[in-house]
Amino acid sequence: MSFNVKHALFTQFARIGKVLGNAHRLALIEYLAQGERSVEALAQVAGLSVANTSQHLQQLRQAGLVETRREGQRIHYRLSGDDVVTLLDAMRRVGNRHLAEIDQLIDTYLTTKDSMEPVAAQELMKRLKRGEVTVLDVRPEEEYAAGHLPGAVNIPLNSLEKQLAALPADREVIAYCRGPYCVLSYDAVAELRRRGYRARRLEEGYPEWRSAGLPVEETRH
Amino acid sequence: MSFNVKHALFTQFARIGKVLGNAHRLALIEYLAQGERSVEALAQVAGLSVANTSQHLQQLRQAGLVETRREGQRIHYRLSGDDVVTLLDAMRRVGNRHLAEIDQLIDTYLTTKDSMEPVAAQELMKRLKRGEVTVLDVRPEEEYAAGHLPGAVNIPLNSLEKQLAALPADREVIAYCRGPYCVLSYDAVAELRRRGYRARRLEEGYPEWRSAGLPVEETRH
DNA sequence: CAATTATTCAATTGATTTATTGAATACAAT
DNA sequence: ATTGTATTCAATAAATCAATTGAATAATTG
Repeated sequence: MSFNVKHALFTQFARIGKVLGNAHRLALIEYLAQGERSVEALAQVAGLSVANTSQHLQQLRQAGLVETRREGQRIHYRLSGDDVVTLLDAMRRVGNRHLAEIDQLIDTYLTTKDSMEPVAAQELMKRLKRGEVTVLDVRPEEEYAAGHLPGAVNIPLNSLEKQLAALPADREVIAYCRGPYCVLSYDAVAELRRRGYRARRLEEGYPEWRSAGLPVEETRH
Repeated sequence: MSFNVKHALFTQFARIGKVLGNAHRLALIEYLAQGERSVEALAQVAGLSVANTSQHLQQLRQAGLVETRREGQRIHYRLSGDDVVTLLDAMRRVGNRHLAEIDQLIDTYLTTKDSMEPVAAQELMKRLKRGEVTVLDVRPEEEYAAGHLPGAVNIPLNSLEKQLAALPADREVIAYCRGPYCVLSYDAVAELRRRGYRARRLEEGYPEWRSAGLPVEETRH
């Protein structure tokens, strides 16, 4: 008996693994980590057909990773809890540490690791308290509104050039976006440095910050 | 470009998910979390053919979750780091919280949750310091020797009946084994209670304790 | 060097997964 | 009621995965 129960349990856990075993679904989870999204919105941002996206989302739902809410004719998907972000983060850590391919991709394409020296969450928290830095959220407005780091200024990447005035030139800027592999913050830092700012990235993104239990702010409309 | 890099990264991470998407491989990881094992030993305990086991292990290796070491004609596999245990733990948490099927399996087969009231690692640590409890490791001798909780007494489950004398009858016994779903400790607690002991399970097993950074002891031969 | 043991490799078969397509729901607006 | 929109369902073809089998390596022993 005990063997079969154990196998049955592992089979259930394997459902979660299986569902994490597809790049598109991981991308969908990353978008959902920013907040609720409709199927169409997810399809667009993930570059998939709506039907295909719907099917991936249903698999995520059956594995207990996402939940749904109907609003009129739209169905909004959301992560079923912060523990899902934690799970993805654990996967990311293992990948970073043990898969050479990942190291190489980051090294080659996301500008060089060293020159960017990302700031760790704990460190940023300290410096925030001392008021030493300007925190810059380069995600789209809606995502910022749904939740952001305390005191963060929101300038979406594509309007960064126009709104540079909003950033004090004498303090270091720490930029963040959707997650550790979101390119928005990489681009923002590159742009800011070209303009003469001292700028660095936050090592992770908003979802990781939040799921680590660090303080966040929401913009009530 | 940024889309492709992102997709390439997610494809790499998906390799990890994919490899976690099979019950047999999860079982192999659980055994490996106890320590190094040869292919044959793993095959036997997992109930798989050697060739099949070898193939699963190679998939785990390609995904960076395990490493190998040759010793004579044997090849020993081991987890590539404690972060792998952490990853599995994150998966377990999500499954417990969001998959009704898992709840049901545990409820139905692993005796009732409530009457067993497992002890959390943090709580045990406190009570250990005060010397209030006897910690009982019911895993096989070799696994105990490779590492165990501080001050734990080792009585493998099948000799528990004979060696009951080694346990003080007036203190609560906290039993643990390989992991949260390992049945050894469930059986041990049931047996001890039949004998009139106050006994409970540790919520998780040795690997989780260790990867949480709590103190461990090794038996040098 | 021949025989033995532990592991891996290669080929095969059946099962599962992915993306596509077009049809089916389910709600909303006219 | 009719039309339109968002999502899901069902059927399919191509790709991938799992387990089995028997042969191939690689180290060990006599």
